[in-house]
Amino acid sequence: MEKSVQYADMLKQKDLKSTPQRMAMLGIMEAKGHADIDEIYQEIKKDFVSISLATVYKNINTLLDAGIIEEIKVPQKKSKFEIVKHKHSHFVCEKCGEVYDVQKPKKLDIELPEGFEPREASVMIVGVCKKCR
Amino acid sequence: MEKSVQYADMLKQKDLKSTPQRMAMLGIMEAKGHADIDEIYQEIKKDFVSISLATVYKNINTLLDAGIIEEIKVPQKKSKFEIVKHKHSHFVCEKCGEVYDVQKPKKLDIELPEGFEPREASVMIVGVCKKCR
DNA sequence: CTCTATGCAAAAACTTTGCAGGGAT
DNA sequence: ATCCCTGCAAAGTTTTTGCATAGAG
Repeated sequence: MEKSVQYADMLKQKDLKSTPQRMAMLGIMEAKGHADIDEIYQEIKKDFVSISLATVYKNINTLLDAGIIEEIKVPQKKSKFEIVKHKHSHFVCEKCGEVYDVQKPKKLDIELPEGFEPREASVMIVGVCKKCR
Repeated sequence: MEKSVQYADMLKQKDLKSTPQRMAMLGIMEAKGHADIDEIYQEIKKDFVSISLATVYKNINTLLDAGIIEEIKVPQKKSKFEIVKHKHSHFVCEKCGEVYDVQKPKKLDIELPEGFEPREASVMIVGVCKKCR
């Protein structure tokens, strides 16, 4: 199935309209893997010259609420957004700030005090990426 | 050794002055474990009525640069700051936003593509804390 | 005494909101 | 045709900066 059809379906499931701007934003996140607000805005302006930054913000929030994308908060850096996919971990390059997907650990052995209910865990590895070495 | 002496030493090592405001900020982070900017500001105002929010920001950045404190970016919530201590993981309550320290995993088996140099890993567990159940 | 840190005010950066018109279903 | 979405402008929020003075070493 084509990506654009998938996106349209995901949006429809949440009663959201498949506007060209939304499709473009999803396409950019798909292509880049991880993008911050400004990257999305700069990129989408190439096709939608008069798009408003406010629209980008509104759609990011709408897509977050719908669970179609998620925010990755990176220490000392701007947040990146990505399309929700099967669970994985993130590698953040401390030099260039790029985020990479890496496999998630098979098993996490952390003992929690009683009374604490884990729902999910995320692992972030900080280091230097191949390009920056 | 007393905490305040420890703080003074850490500051001196980085050629930073031990001002009452800095000592108070470190004391607040020590006491709370994890505090966000506003919590620190509200708390410190009790003792330093005329302290400026700008001073809090400046000191947070100074302490971050010195490696004395670190920032914990929490999904959907404001960043929290804590005094750097031995490595551990974080549990974030998705209801109240509170951050708790938990033991870190003994071993993290993630295979990175070659060329990627990990420096450190952080684990964040999201769930519901004891109080909020 | 020297030079950094503070407090204040202003500016910059970032994000949200209200509203009128346009476009997707 | 309806109602959501967009673009614009303005407002709100958060963070940084410049400068004069205070105060730590």
